[in-house]
Amino acid sequence: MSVTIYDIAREANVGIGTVSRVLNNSANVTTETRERVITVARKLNYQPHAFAQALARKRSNTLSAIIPFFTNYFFIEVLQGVQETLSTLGYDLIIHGANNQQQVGEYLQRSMRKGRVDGTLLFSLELPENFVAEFAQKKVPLVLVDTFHPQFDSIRVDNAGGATIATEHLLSLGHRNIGMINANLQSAPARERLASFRQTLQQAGVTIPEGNIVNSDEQKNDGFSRESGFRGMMEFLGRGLPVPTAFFVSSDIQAIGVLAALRERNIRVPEDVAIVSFDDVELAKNFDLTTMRQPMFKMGELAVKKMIERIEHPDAPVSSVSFKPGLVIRASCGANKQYVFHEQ
Amino acid sequence: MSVTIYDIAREANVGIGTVSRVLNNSANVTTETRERVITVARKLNYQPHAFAQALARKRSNTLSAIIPFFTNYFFIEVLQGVQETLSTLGYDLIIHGANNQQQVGEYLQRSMRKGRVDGTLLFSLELPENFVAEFAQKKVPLVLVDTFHPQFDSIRVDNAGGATIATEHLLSLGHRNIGMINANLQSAPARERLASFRQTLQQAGVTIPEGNIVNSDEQKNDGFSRESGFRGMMEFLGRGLPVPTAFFVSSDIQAIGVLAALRERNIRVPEDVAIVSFDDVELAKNFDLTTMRQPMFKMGELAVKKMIERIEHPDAPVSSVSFKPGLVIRASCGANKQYVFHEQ
DNA sequence: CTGAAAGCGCTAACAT
DNA sequence: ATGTTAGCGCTTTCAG
Repeated sequence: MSVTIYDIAREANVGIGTVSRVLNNSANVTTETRERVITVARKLNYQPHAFAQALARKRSNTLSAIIPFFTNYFFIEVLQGVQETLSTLGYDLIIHGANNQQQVGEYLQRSMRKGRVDGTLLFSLELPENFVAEFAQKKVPLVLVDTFHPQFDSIRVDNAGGATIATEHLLSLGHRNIGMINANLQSAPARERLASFRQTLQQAGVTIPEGNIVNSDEQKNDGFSRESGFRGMMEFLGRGLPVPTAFFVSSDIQAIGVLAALRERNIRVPEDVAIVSFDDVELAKNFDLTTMRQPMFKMGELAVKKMIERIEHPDAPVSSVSFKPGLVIRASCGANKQYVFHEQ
Repeated sequence: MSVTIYDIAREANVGIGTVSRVLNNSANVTTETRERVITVARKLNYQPHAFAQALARKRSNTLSAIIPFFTNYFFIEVLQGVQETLSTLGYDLIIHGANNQQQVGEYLQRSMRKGRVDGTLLFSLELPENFVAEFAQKKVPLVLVDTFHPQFDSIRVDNAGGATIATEHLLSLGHRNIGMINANLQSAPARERLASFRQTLQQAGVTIPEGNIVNSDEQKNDGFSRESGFRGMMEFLGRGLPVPTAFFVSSDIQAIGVLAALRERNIRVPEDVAIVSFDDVELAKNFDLTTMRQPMFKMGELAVKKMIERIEHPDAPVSSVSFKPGLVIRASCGANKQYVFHEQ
C-alpha cells in the first residue's frame, strides 16, 4: 500500500536499519549513504507511520487535554498556548471535553492507562481521588492547570493576589463603599477571590455591609456567566442597600451581565459605579473593562513545558507555579474615563 | 510492564487468538471460554494498547480537526458537537489550530501521514489547491465544514437563505429604509449574505441608498468582530445619511459592536433602530439579539457522521449539505419589545 | 471452536 | 558503518 522503510531500503540498496538511522538522524552513517537514502525517501514521498513508531519507541508524542465541556474563553486561550507550543515540538493534542466528574475519570483512564498518550493536562477540574494513588505510584505524567493537587505538577492563577490588587486599586481610587458580585462559592477561585477581597478591605480599615456581597448560586459554569452577573447585580439592587461606588466582579463575563443590569437601571459606569473584574478575556477590552489579566496563552505554554520536563524526568519533585494576574486599566473603573475602544 | 493479551492468555489457559476474539466480540467462542477470558481480563485490569491495535487494524479511530487559530464561538460550539459525537463512537480528536494557509498545508500533511488519523475535518479554511488532486485520487477522508470544494464532502450554512429570511423579517415588520453592516467581502459568507440582502430588497421593490451598506475592511477574522461592527456603524453614522429604521448585521459579534455604537449616540434599540444579526452564538441571547440561528452543535454532529460514512464508503459520491438558519426572535428587532433576559 | 503463526511498520540491540 | 533480527501488542488467517 503506502511506502515503508522497506521500499526505501530496497531502492537505495541498504538495510532497513540504515534507513531508520538516517531518518532518525542517528550518527554512524556515511554522508554518502545518508544522502542516497534521503533522496530516495523524498522521491518516494515517504511518510513515517506514526503508530508503528509509537509502538516501537514506546512513546507517542501526543498529549491529551481534559477540559470542562462548557468551555469559555479562558480555556480557549490557554489551549491556544498549549497547541502552539506543542505543535512546534512535533506533538499532537487530543481533546476531551468532560461533562462531569465521572467523565473525567473515564478520560483519565482512557488516556493514561496505556501508551495512548505520553501525558495529560487536566484543566480546571478536580482530580478524582481514586486516581491519585495509582497515578502517583506509576508516575503518570499529569499536569494540572487551574486546579491543584499536592502530588502533581500544577499551574495556577494567584486568585488571592489578583483580588488583592483589584481591591487595592479601587481603594486607591478613593472608594470606600465597595461591593462584590461573586460566582458560586463551590468553586475554589470564587472562594479565594472573595477571601482576599474581604481581607484587603479589612486591612485598609474599610468596613462594608455584608449585603454588599452577592454570591451566585448558579450551577452552570459555577456561576461564571453573564446571566449570573446580571442576576447578581439585580439581586443586590433589590436589597435596597445604598449602592456602592464600586464593585469587584469575579469575572469579565459576569461583569458584562453586571453592566447590562446597571444600564437597565440607568446607573452609569464608571460615573456612578466603578467596576473591576477578573480574567481579561478577549471580550473584556471590547467592554472597556478594567480587569485582572491572567496570562492565559503563557499558562498554556508553561503547562506544556512542565509536561515535557515531567516526561523526561519522572522523578523530579512536583512543582506548582502560580501566575500573578496584572491589573489592566481601562474605562470601567473610572481611573481613565476616556472611552477607549480600539486599544490593542 | 503493563498487561497484554499474552498475560490474559496464559492466565486463562487459552491462546492469544482466542483472547483477541473475545475482546473483539467476534463469534465462534464458547460462552464458557469467553467468560473465563473476560474474568481474567477484568481481574488483570487489562487495557488494550491503542497503537498496537491501530497498527494491526490499519485504523486509528482518531480524527483530526484543523481550525482557524483565531477561534470564536462558532467553532467552539461546532467542536462541542464534534467532540460529543466522536466520544460516543470511541473516537479521539486531534486539534490543530492554523494561523495561515501554509499551516493548513502542514497540518494536512501531518494528519494524513499514513495511518495517523482516519480522516480530517477542515473548518472554515480554504483547502489549498495543491492538495486537491492527491487527496481526491487517494480518496483521503476529508470533510469540509463551513467551507467548500466540489470534490469533497462539505457541510455549510445557507447564508443566502438565512439572509433572505432575516431581510424578509425586517420587511414584514414594516421597515422600508434598511441598512446593512457587513463583514469583509473577502470572506464568502459576507458576500453571500450581502447578495441575498440586496436581492430580497429588490424583489420586494424596496430601494435603499447605496450608502446604507457598510462593508468592513478589517483583516482580523475577516471583519467578524465586535470592533468591526462598532466601526462599521460609526462609519455609517458619519456619512450623514438618514438613519434607517433597521439594520441587518452580518454576525452577532458585530451586532454587539453596533449596539455599543448606537448606545453611544443615544440611538435606542429597538425603538429607533431594529437589529437582526446572524449566528446565534451563546452571547446573542444575552444581548437579546434577534438573529439567524445556525445549528452549530448539530453541524458538528453531522460532520462526524459524514466522516464515518466516508470512511466506510470511500467511493460514495461526494455530498454537500447546507443548513438553513432559522430566525430566532428576541428583543432587538422590535417584534417583541419585551426584555427577555433569561430565555433558555 | 481454538491454538499457532504471520504480519502491521518501525526501532534498537546485535552482529559483522 | 551497515545489515540482520528480535520485538512492540494486537488482529487475522490458517490449520486442526
